[in-house]
Amino acid sequence: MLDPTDRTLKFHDRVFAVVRTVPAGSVTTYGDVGSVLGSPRLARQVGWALASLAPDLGATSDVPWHRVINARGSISHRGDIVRAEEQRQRLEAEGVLFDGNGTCDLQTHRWGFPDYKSL
DNA sequence: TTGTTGACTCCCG
DNA sequence: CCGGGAGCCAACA
Repeated sequence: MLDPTDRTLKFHDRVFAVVRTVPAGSVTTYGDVGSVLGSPRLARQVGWALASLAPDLGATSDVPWHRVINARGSISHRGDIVRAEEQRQRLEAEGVLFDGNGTCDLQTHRWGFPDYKSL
């Protein structure tokens, strides 16, 4: 598997490597992924990396892009409501519950990246 | 090299 | 809770 600390890799490859470690039933935030990669300020770049994956919708990769949500516990859809619906559907199928406002309980489902806690 | 962009986040009303 | 503004930084034209 890819090493997210390998700076020779393209940024989005490192993002994917980290996201792949999130198990079903758990979620993570853009800021958390950025933190693992070096800085919580990389949140926007994490979003950019996932946007480049969107056209495939995971068809050609095993990246669980739907498990990445924003720091408020809600889904970012960049104007594409259809994709947001699919994301929520996938998460609920894995056991991640959303309230009526479209937000999930980060306290319960947020992934702590135990594999990279030393970073 | 410079300027723009944006699946973000934090802070203030 | 909702909206606006500032800061952030890799990719791209």
